[in-house]
Amino acid sequence: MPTSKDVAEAAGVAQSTVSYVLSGKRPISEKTRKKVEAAIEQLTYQPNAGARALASRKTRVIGLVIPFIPELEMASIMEFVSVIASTARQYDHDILLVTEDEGAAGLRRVVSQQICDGLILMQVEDEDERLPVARTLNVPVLLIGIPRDPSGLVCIDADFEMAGEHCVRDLAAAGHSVISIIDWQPAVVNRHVNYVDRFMGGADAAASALGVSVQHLPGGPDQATIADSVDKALAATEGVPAFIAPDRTIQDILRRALASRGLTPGVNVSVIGSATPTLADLQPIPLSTIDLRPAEVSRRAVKIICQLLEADSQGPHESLELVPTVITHRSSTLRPPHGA
Amino acid sequence: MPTSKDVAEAAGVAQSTVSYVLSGKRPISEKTRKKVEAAIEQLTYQPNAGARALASRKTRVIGLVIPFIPELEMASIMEFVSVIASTARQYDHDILLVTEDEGAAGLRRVVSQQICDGLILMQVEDEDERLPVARTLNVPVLLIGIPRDPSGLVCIDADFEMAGEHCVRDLAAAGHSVISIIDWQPAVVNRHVNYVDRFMGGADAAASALGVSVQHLPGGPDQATIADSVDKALAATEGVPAFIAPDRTIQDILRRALASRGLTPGVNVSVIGSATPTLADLQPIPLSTIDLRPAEVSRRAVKIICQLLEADSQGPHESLELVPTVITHRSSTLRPPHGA
DNA sequence: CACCATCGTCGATACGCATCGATGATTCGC
DNA sequence: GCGAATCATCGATGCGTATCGACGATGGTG
Repeated sequence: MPTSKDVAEAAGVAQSTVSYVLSGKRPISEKTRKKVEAAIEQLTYQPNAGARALASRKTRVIGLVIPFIPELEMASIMEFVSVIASTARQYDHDILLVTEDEGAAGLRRVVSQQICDGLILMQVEDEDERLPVARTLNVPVLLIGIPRDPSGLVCIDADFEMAGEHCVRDLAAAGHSVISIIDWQPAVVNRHVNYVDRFMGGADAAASALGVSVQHLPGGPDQATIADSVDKALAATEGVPAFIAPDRTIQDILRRALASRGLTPGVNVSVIGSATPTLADLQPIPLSTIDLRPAEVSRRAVKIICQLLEADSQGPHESLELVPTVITHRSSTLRPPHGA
Repeated sequence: MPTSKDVAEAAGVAQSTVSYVLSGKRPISEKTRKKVEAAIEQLTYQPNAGARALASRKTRVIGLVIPFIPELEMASIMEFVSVIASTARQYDHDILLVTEDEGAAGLRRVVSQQICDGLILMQVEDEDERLPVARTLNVPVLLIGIPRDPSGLVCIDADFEMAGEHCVRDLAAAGHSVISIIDWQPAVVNRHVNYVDRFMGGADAAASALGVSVQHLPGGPDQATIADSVDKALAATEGVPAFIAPDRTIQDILRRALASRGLTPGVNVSVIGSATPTLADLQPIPLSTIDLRPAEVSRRAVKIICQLLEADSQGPHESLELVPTVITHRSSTLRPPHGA
């Protein structure tokens, strides 16, 4: 493995000059720069990360704390991970996986050992045990999700309130006066992630503003419960029933429950689910969706933390960013009476 | 951040003594060890990863190269990732994410910069573009999957051949004489991952040994094709039809196709799919499965590469490990005539 | 033409740890 | 009870980079 000293010798300059060529922190003449760059090329020199970290006190690595909860939709988590990793590379950073099973101690470890310059925490709960630790770490921490008390923390999340509002608003516009929301499955609700409340709050607000009624029904834990929820919804509805099912993991079950009752989405029932555009189109009946935009949330998360790293900020920053959600009509919802 | 020098001062010993207490590479008296450990505790000392890497030439980080291919079942990839990360921690290592979009250059980067001591490549294809690079890297590389030419490489994978054999053998034992295998979806087949061939090979071998016939049918790209495959299978079958569907992403579609033709798994049709036990039980009709044991593959993968790292092996190792698959009868297959 | 900025480069040092050789303190054998 | 072997610890050095102060060269000014 060549070192910057080797490069310096090959180019006939001092090691420090090589370093300055690379960092651009001091002016270098065109001639010298060319020589150095040629030597770098020829030796296929790559700076040693350990030495760089030791000298600069920056590792250019971000720790990503991932939840591995069977009930969550792992495919969706994976989308976060994927986009976070690619985006980090665009900012010339790498991603280190920090597993949840190490608990809060894991955060302290990777920071104290200076393996990471900062952290991204996914799937933050209302009273997350990682937060007290996160607040005391002297590195930037970015939360995906919003805890009950976000003071002193930097958070980003999809705008679930907007999502709830839009779902109700659009179903109301399509002529539905009673709208049934199938809750997230109990495993999610019991985790106390407040996006559930935010979504429901938005839906309720929109409902009372528009004079329609919304009922909340349990989303599990089993198929019988969901089937029961559907029956309750139908009993409480006059006219064409409407369902909102923001939890992806139960959409299949809902679909089957409706089918077995003779209900066809887009014909005699409206259904809004949550999915990425690609997945939505793959459904037997293309699903009208509320897109919670995991990719966009991920991109912004990385951007924010990289800015914090850049700024080398000491003071306890605090911010909260909500990513607008997008509602898309496909074939599973009734069309509004007039084209709007 | 305290350093080992701070610890040494607090304990009244030399810095090198602290280092030896930590590594155990030289004998230390009980008394001194106690003092040092107390100082470590009190200062909450954690060794600096950069300095450690620089001095020892070991980062204790393993690069994990993940595919982000929409067609793959991301939930299953996530299971690999999760288990790999946890297992790595058991060996006191961390996992760095290397995204596929950096291509083979990414591998070279993390190794030349000495961010990683070794690599795990997931989802290895027959003629994987990463292999030529992998062979020239002077660090241990572990492949999950088997390329066409595994010479000079260390590979591990589920025993797909055994999986194919077992599926056919068990369906034959249940009395089926014609067995239809729905292929992986074209996106997977076109990637030229040879587990498809290995699975089919095992199935064919078992079929000819047992005197039953096996037909292969396309698994996509769309629902119409799969429905068509089902019809072809039914047309070619006398008696109770039997399906093997190793690709998880198409199982839903298959289930619907069968249902709409009046076929109920376990009653008048047999279906073997691929899923973890938990998921299989969640199906409307608990699915008989072939478990490809991603968790076990992951654990062994980490174990192998950690052993290679330990050994600090220079010579081009080469090995190939197959993890036995497990077939489990639930309710979607007919029972064999006699209780076995 | 002497003087002073500015520019470009160099040498030296620090970062925190692992490791090697050396040294003082013990213990053992005879 | 003296040399040899063993044990526990120390001091010094190197790992490869970033960065600071210094210094020679260059160019502009009066």
